[in-house]
Amino acid sequence: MTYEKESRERLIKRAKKEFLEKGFAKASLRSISSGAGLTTGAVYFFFKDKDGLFGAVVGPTLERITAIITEHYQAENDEDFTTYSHEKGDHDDIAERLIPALYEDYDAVLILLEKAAGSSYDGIADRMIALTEQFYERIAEKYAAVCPGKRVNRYMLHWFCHVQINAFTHLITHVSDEQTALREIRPVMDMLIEGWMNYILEDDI
Amino acid sequence: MTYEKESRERLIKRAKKEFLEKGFAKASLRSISSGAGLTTGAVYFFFKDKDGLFGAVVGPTLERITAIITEHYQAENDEDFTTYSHEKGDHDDIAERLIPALYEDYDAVLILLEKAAGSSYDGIADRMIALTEQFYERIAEKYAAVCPGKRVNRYMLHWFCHVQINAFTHLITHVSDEQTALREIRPVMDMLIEGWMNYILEDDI
Amino acid sequence: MTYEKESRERLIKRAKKEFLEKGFAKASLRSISSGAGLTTGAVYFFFKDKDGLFGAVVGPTLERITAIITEHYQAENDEDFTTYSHEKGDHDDIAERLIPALYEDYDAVLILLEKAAGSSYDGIADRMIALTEQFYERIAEKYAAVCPGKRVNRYMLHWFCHVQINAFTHLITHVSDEQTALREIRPVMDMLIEGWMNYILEDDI
Amino acid sequence: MTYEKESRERLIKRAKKEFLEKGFAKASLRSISSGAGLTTGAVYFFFKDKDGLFGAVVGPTLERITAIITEHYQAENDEDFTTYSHEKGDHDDIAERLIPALYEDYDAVLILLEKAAGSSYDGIADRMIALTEQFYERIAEKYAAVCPGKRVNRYMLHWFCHVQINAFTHLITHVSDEQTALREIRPVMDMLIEGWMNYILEDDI
DNA sequence: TATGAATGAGTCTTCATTCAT
DNA sequence: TATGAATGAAGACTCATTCAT
Repeated sequence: MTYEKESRERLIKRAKKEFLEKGFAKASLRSISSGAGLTTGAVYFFFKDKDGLFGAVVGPTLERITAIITEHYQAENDEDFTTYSHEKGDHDDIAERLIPALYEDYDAVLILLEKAAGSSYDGIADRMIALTEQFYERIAEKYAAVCPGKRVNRYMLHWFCHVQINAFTHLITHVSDEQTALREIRPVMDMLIEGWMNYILEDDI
Repeated sequence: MTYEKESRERLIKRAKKEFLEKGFAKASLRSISSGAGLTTGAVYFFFKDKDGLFGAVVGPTLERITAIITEHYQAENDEDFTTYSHEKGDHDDIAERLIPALYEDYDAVLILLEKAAGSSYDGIADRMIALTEQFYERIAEKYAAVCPGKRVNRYMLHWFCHVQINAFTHLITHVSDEQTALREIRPVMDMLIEGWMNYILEDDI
Repeated sequence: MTYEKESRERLIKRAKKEFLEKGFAKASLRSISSGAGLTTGAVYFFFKDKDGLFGAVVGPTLERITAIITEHYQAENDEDFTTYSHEKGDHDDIAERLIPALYEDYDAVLILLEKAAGSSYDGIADRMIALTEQFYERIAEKYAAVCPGKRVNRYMLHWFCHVQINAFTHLITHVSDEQTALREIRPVMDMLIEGWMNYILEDDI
Repeated sequence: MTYEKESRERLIKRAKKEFLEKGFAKASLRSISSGAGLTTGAVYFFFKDKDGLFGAVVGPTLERITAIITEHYQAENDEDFTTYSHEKGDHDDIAERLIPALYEDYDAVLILLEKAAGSSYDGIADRMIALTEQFYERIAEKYAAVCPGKRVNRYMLHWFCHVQINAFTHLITHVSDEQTALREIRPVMDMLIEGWMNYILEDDI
């Protein structure tokens, strides 16, 4: 009876499918549980509630990704800015670490990014952006400090963070193959870095 | 007889408020109609259904914007590419035409971009992107034709369209004042044009 | 079609029956509405929610009763204590005003007193008692002031209020006929007044 | 093997807590059993069902109390009425026997009196009253027999039983300390006895 | 030109209970 | 001596939609 005890797993699997198709809000527990050969009540045996089930689908993936990003910016923050490089290809590492993580559970990431409305994971991309912005702010200020007559353009800074995160959500939304993704992201990153160097500061009148 | 129109208008006004606050899916017709001093039935007198009401809120604005974009790219497409310029500031015209259109009915645009989930207008940004992409494809091909050893990077092309549209949705989401918007968009456009010139083509191996 | 439009009334009637039989918490909206020849949704057309329906059953009656009691104690409070009498029969007025009010909607009172658990009307008897206590406190203090060597026994005071209110709930619970009620309550009131005069104060050691 | 009993005991302990807080109907077996470090199934191993568990919490206490009351009234009934005294203080014995019994398992009594709704122990106070009434009836008849021109006022008789039982439930509900309870009950009993002597009979027209 | 009434299918959630192991 | 899994029926509530008037 290998089939036994997998109920929880079957529930998560079905939920993933349903969330992907309909999004959190429109997904039906009835449909999920019956799809898993169980009743609604079973969901509440294994999970706290609908949101808890969503968390089971999406939580581990989110943790993995958050860890990578936090760690990355943490490291970048500790670095000495004078030795900080903004040449093309220098920042492939983050992409090369992030992309495998994103593609490890492709569907979960997609759900997290586009189907979480109504759940407690809603607006996760915005939270990512906010996280990114925190770190970039400090770096930008350091940069401005060594560029006389320049100051940080706050709007550009925020937009940059936005575009950067979006670059990844766009990638995962449009490229389902990890290898292709790793190749396609390169020019994107290059362009973003070049743009960052040239447009994050504005003239200090 | 002006009274006739008034109810319809009041309904639209209230609906706009409700859609903005709760999004299409979570908006309640009961709440909308009672907010307009009418009953649910009234909605079905004036509009086909919930989606029809949404269309009334958002449709005219969408048409105006679509027209501007279509027209703009149409013109660009007719242009002789050899005389086509990609210097900074050259493309301020589109921003300068689009932004007033976007800010003319600020709320409607916001709803269209972020609150349409569940309605037939869902994913409008993606449709805008698709529209944009059609035109950019031809231009990019012309560009490639005059650059020996180069070919169009399809992924970058698509991403560009994405970022370009997003630049506007980001703007409207974060800047509520039109004048500020006109100022903030400039470096964004500059950076995008520069990026376009340098990253839309890749080496043709 | 006299039958039309009575739906609301039918709903209230059925609800009254159901609340009486099962109490608020165990009453089922399904059962109530289907008993009225309607669907659950109909309940939500006419009332805010289950508690709202309960309020429709019980609210008017409660207001009537509260008004009588408040008014009575208000009057008693304004009276000069020296002329305040505690002879048997002197306080028949309150009973004679309250009992008709209680028997006007017998079932509603019963529900209010014994079947409100879980609703917002829960513990109404206790609230009545608290109300009563407020007024009695002042009177008892005045009484103590003119009785040297005596002080108010707080516990007895509270218990008295309790018994007094209970006298009425007991009455309505056990006597369904108003005329009988008016007769039976008399010795009860007499005994309570006599008790009040002799037991509300204790020796001030 | 002490371990065996322990689980059962833990279950009862937790159940007592839960019933006290939420009442029988709203108490959750899941919550009780998990609070006892066990699962729902365990409840059904030790007890027949939810009501059985309730009985285990409350039954022994109820039996103890019922025994005391029955015994007391039995004795009173056997007594010769002519020697039966109704002086103040004469009936302190029942209070002095009952109160310790009530306070021996304070929580259980509280649950029995106020949290049994929905269980088979619902309305236990009324059953107590009925029990009391049986005994009082006979005594009252004997009393009437020696008072020419008088007859038993049935309503007053019933009400008296009610008030008498309520005196104890009120006590336990408002006074958590046994010593205080023993003191506070005295004037209450005194008043009840005096009332009994004067109001239980009415003129026999 | 609307309303008021009502439906019906659906939502998530809770719970006592069962039973194989 | 329990557990863990699961059921099934019920709970309150929401809502877009319909339609006679």
